[in-house]
Order: sequence, then structure tokens, then C-alpha cells
Amino acid sequence: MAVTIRDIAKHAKVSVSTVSRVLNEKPDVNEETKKRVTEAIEELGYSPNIVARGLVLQKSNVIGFIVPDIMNPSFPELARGVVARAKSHGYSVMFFDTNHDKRVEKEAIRLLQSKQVDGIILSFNQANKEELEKLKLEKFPVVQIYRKSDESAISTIALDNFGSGYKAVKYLLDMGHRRIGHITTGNHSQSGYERLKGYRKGLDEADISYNEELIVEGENSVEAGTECMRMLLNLSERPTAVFASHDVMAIGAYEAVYNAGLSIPEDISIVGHDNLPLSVLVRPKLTTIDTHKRRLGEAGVDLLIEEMAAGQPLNKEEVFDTELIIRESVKALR
Amino acid sequence: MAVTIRDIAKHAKVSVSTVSRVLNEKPDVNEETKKRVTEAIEELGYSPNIVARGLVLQKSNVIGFIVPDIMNPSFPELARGVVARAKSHGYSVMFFDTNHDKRVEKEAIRLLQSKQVDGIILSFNQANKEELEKLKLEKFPVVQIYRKSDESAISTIALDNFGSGYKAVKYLLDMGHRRIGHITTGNHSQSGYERLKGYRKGLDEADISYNEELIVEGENSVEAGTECMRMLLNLSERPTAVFASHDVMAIGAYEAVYNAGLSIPEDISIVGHDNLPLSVLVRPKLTTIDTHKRRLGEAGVDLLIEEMAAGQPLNKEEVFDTELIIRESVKALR
DNA sequence: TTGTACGCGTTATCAC
DNA sequence: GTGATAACGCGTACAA
Repeated sequence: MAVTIRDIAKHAKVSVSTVSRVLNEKPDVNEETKKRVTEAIEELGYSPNIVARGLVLQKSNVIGFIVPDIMNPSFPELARGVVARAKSHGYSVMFFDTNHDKRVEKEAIRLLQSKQVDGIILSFNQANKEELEKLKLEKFPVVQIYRKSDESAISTIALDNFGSGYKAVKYLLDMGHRRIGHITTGNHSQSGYERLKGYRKGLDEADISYNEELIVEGENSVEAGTECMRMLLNLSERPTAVFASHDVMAIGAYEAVYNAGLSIPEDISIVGHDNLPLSVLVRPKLTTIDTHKRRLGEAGVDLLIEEMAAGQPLNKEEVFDTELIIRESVKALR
Repeated sequence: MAVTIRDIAKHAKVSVSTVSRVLNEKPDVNEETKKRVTEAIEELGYSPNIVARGLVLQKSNVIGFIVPDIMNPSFPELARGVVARAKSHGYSVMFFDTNHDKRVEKEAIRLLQSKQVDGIILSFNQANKEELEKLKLEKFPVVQIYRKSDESAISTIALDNFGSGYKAVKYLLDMGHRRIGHITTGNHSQSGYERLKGYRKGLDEADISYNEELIVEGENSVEAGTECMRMLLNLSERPTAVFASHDVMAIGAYEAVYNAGLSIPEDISIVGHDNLPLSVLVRPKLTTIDTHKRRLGEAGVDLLIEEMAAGQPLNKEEVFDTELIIRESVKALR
């Protein structure tokens, strides 16, 4: 801790600037003095104080990463993406969990700025409009992953949720299903809303008229999934397949099916969304839609870095494709 | 970004020292000038550069958190504990994922030190002996969560794995089981080894002689769990219950049971370990051992902060209790 | 090729 | 009660 650039300058009998030069691999430094310096560095076990360096360079090489809930099952994969990519660009990441509290989010942004981070990645958040506007005004680099707040145009990594919903029903249709239910988080979340639209589009294309009783809405939880599926099962004519807007709800749906003495996929087919780790742990393994979360995280830091280089908000929106993962929870009808 | 303490000093027509005083809520500052300063701060939207402050104070108020695998299902809960507790102590956390690579771990430690973190929390790691020794020599605050490396005595938050194994069999015994299998990670992991010892202790106390064929070893994965259970099921006389050293293996075991056309807990009872989120998602819900991961994370930062205050390694070891969570995967025998 | 001196934004010491 | 000023550890013009 104690050994500074001055110590090694003294030890190598050169000036601090010379040491600085070899540290930063500048040209124009005599081979011999360079050697003396590196030896001194070795000998004293010196490593530069990056914080001090950041102070003069006006750059910390750290980025902030704010999530509303670290326990969200999508988080680990996303986080791995951002941490790994950040590292490969020479950045470290400082982490905050807001616990879904907007006030905390605001504090976190402030704190991160005080800590001189070079940019911030926000994910899953409902995005505090005013805060974002402020950041934008300051030309502070920010990118959002997942959620898009339309009001404050800010760089965003988004998912093709519409295509996602479409893909799910299309597959079900191809497998011969005609009566397809949908468990949705409804209009409360934009992603749910978009997936619903994709679902309707798929049905439209197949000339299947929209049937409101097949759409049931609940919050994103196992229990809600179970309850939604129970309602679907109680219909006078129950669906042969259902697309759940999220794996967690799909897992909940599994339970309702079992409780009703039915089985998957023999009696009813299910497709989920997100390809969470648990989707391969349940039986039958869940057919679902992969969102490539790691890639989203990587794209997030790439975009952030691009924005930092530009020195101003880019207002880009990158929309990523999803992928149907076929496993065991859907049966072909004939 | 641009507005500094000097700007607000000028704007309030006072010296920077005065501004600094009100910033740090020092006494001996006239109410009126204080007001002028706070107004200026408000007006210019100033917030102090914590990095610069850290430079003079020799304290960054950030701690490093290194994990070998962010995808580890135990990670989120642990991380929430450390992040939340760190925050409540005024610390931010800088995060690294080593991907199980010791070289990367070493780099991360170096980098974190260069970034002037005030301390480091290592978790789940196999602990690079030399690195730890070095840190200890420098009196750099470090605490490990979970893994204990005996050679280099370093402060550690550990789990009572022995008690854990004991608790599991004891419960099974109480439920009337006598022929109890054990799926273990074996001697490769210290935790597995200790749980195994707890298991044997429980059996001993019940005067049940140790039967080697009931112990089967594999790595910690779903597949290995399935394979291990398959072997247990193929025994001439199969166990009526099995304790799996980890929930993931327990889930794997579920599959082997189903594949064999048997059911849980009617034909065979299972208890897992760790109380992962997925343990309530499977059917039947898994009876398991909770390790209170969040509390471990909190205890980790508490210990780290204690060590930072002490200014030297404390070499403390705190061992935490585990708790049996009774759900649906164990049947009472009679 | 190398050294001197200043500045990055802040706090602490010491005058006044 | 308030203001200069020297650090903190480093990079970089500029001078030598």
C-alpha cells in the first residue's frame, strides 16, 4: 500500500516522470533506465494507484451496474455478460441492487456518479424518467437493458418480444394446436403486452378468431401461474396448449395441470419464455424461448462503451432476436 | 462533472476549506455562511468527487467481492447479503467473476488492490494459498465465505456442514428410516466430506452399522445426481431414503426415481441441501437444509469491516448453523 | 532521453 | 469562524 511511484523513482535513481513513462509504455525511454525501473518495481512490489491515475486522467475505468432485484432468475446470466465483457474492455463493474425502490435507484445513480464511474448500465428497471433526463442533459453515458422508457429516449438493449410471442404460437400452430391459451402479465409490463400482440398476430395469420376467455392475466409468480392455468382448465372447452409469458408462470401452470390429474404434454402442451435454468430441471423439460441474456449484457456494455467514446447520448435502440428451444412440454396434435 | 469544490467556493464567495467544512458537517462554521454554501451547492448541482476524497483520506469505501461463478445458484442470495450490508455501512461493492480460474482470481485481487478497495470478500473459492499469504503479510483485510483453506489462517465465514449432515439423517431416522443412502460430492469438497461425517455420526448414534454401498459419489450436477440415484436404486436392497449433499443432485435424483417408475416420497424419501429457490418449484417440494446464505453474506462484510477497523488480520472463524426445512419429499415410515 | 513543475478534486493543518 | 496551503499518487506539458 505504501510504495508509490516516488519510492521506485528514488530506488531507481530516476525521476517520477521516467517511471511513469515506463509504466505507460511510452516510447523514448532508454533501454537501460527502463530496465532499472522495472527492476525497482519488481523489487519493491509496486503497483500503480489506479484511483490517482483516474483522477488526473478523468477516467475511472469502472462502470456502474444497477439492477432492481439481484434475485431475479435472469440476473446471473445477464450479469455474467456484462462483467465479462466489461473486463475484456478493461473495465471493472460496481454493483447496485435497488430492491425495486426508485428512491434507492436515484441514490445509486448519484453515488455512482460521485464515484466517477464512466458510465451506467440500468437493467429491468422502470426508469425514473426525470433521472434519466438529467443524465442525458449531462451527457452522461447510460444504457438500459430490457425495459424501454419511451419518454426519455435513451440508449436501450431490447428484446423482440413481439416476435417472441409470435414464434411461440406459430410453433404451437405448426404442432397442430388450434385452441391455444395465453397466460400473460398483461399490460402492466411492456414485454408482456408485446408478447400478447405477437400471440394475436400468430392466431390472426392462422385465421383463428381471437377468444378473450383464453387469455388470462396474473403477476409473474409461480402461484399466479398456477391460478391462471386453473382458470384455463376450468373452461367449458379447455385449450390444448398454452403459452405462458414467463417460465416462472409456466412452472406454476405445471402444478395446476398435475393438481387436475392431467399430464403434460399428453393432455395439455405448455411453452414458457426466458429459458431459465430451471426449465431443464422440471419434468417434462420445458419448451421455451431463449432470450440470450448473456448476449444482452455484452451488447449493453458494447453500446455503453460506444456511447462513452462518442461523448454524447446516441439514443440507439438495439433489438435482439429470441430463439425457440424445443424440449418436451409440447405434443404434436393430429 | 465539471463543477468542483472550487467553483462553489467562488460562487459562495468563501474559501474551499469552508466549503469542505460544510460538506463534512464540521462544527465551527457560521450559520449564515453555511447557508450561502449550501445554496451554491444546490444551485450549481454540485456533488463531491468521492475518488479525490478517497485519495487524501486513503480510503475508498468500496470493497471487492470475488466469486468463482456468478451462475452458481447460491450466488444471488449471498450477493444480496453482501451488497445490502455493505451499503448500510456506507460501502459500495466492486464485483468480479473468476470463472473458476485461479489465475483470474489472482489478477482480480491485484486489480482490486490497485483500485484501492478497502477490503476483499472471497467466496466459494479454493483459495490460492500464496495469494492469501501475501495479502495477510500486507495486512490487507480479506474474508472468505464458505471455503476454508487451513494452511493460511484467514478470517472465514463457514457453515456447520457436519451438523448439517447430522441433522439430515437424524430427521430421516426420526421418520422411521433405517436404510439411508447418501449421495455425496466426496472428499473433493470439504463441505461434502464434513456432511458425510455428520451422516455417519447420525447413523452411529442409532447403532446402524456403516454400509459402504449406500454411499455413492459424484460431482455436483443434475446428471451426476441422476446417475448416483440410479446406482442406489439398483442395489439388491435399495434404501428407503437418501440424503443428497446438494439440492442440484437431489433434483437429479428425482429424475432417476421417476425413470425407475417409482415415486417420491411413497417409494423413496429424499432430502437435499442448500434450499435453493428451485427446491420449492419441484414436485414434491424438496425437504432440504437451509444455509441462510444471505446471512452469510452479511456476516462476511461485518467481519471484513471489523478487520478493517482492527487494521490487521483477525483470523476469526465464524461457523453458522443450518436449518432443516421440512417440505414434501420425505415420508414417515412405520 | 530525462527531469521539473503543475494540476486532477479533495481534506487537514495551521495560521489569522 | 475563516482562509492559505500542503499533501494524496499520478500523468504530462515543457524545459533541459
